Amino acid sequence: MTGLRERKKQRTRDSLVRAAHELFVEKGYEETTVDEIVAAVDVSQRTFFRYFASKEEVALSLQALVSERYVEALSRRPPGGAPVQVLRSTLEETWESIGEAIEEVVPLPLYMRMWQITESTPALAAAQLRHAVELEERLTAEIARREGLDPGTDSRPRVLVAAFSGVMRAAFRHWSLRGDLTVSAAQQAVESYVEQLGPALSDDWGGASSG
Amino acid sequence: MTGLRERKKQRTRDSLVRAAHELFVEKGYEETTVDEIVAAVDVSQRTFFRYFASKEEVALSLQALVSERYVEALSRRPPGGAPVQVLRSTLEETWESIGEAIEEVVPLPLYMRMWQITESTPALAAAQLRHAVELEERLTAEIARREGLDPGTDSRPRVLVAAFSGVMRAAFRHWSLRGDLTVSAAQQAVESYVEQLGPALSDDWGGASSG
DNA sequence: TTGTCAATTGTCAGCGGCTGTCATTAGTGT
DNA sequence: ACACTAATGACAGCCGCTGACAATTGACAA
Repeated sequence: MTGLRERKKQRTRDSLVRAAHELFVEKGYEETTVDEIVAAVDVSQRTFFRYFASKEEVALSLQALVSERYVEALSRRPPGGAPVQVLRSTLEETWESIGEAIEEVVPLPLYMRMWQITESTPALAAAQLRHAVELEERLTAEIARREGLDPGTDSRPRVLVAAFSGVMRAAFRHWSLRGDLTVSAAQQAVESYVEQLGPALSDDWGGASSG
Repeated sequence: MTGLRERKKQRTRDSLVRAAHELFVEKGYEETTVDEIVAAVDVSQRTFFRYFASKEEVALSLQALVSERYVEALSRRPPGGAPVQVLRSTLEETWESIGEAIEEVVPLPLYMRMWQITESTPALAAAQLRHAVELEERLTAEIARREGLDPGTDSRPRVLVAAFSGVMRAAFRHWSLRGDLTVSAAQQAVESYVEQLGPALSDDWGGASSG
């Protein structure tokens, strides 16, 4: 296993993430000072900025973990199947393991209340979106690889991922701001949105609701 | 017409936007300080922050103008037509008038080089994305209104706009980072991406390229 | 024209995020 | 036990941004 030094670093990092999340949820992101976070963990401010490039980065560190897991799961999937469906089923597959990974750092309910704060804090929402774009790049590359396409000449992977991600973000946003904060509610929101991707793009919206 | 006071304010604001754009393009966004911008226009730093809530806001002030025009154009469009097509044709319709509006503040080539900087500067890219989300909200509301739907119960407008916006952003990004910086090249990039929205979501990608 | 009022601007002080630098502390391998 | 290196702390300082108050400047009526 790893040495004491490494373990200690991991513990410090996790403590910072946890303390930050607790403070953010308790008193809001902007109202929380880096000094307060480091006071809670009893390290210097300088140490904080050695672990995280910015205050935003702590707030989004768990989202980064989630993205990481999703990309890994996608790249491990066997070839075959329509690209849209692969994106969908990879998602269905990973909910649980991702939840477990998060709980190793902070309790799941805390993470979910943090989602709300992220969505409603402009600076955080912006940073999150930027990360989402980086994620899109990786997903695009992965889809292209699976289909044996060159993303430079064939833009279908990029377009698909852009559309899919856009819809996913809308679903998460809807969930975090108006749904109940459970995993299954999030799952449901995402699924119902993705299912409407096709109908929404069709030329005939008819009269019937699809909400 | 308006009084001298108002005209003076407008001039100050435009000068700040223009000086900022020139400096950003010349030496980069992060490398430019607000003090340098205000020095170029000869106003106090405090005045700058009375016109713009943040340094980011000057950098994105022209994008805000563009969004404004697009929403207006959309809301002025007569009813009828498939929602996707309405979004597309509104775009085609507005290229020119938007270009003219921009040129009243800064030369078009300067604006376009600024696009590049925006895309390649993380902080700006993030802020731009946040504005894009706000724009999506307005477009969603507008589409729902046109179709006589309640966005609370029918999520098709939201899903459509999310997908459309995602693809548009991907197109602009592609253009600004790899295309030539002309209006027509931007138009072309957007059109070719949007055209592939349908095919990209289809279950059969076949073998033929569509790039 | 002059005087009054309100809007705009400048000055100054100060907070909070973030970084460079250098001394200090604390694991690691011999 | 001893050197070596990685991690931390302490300190100074830049920059974005804000509140408060005084000074300036356009608007409008007497």
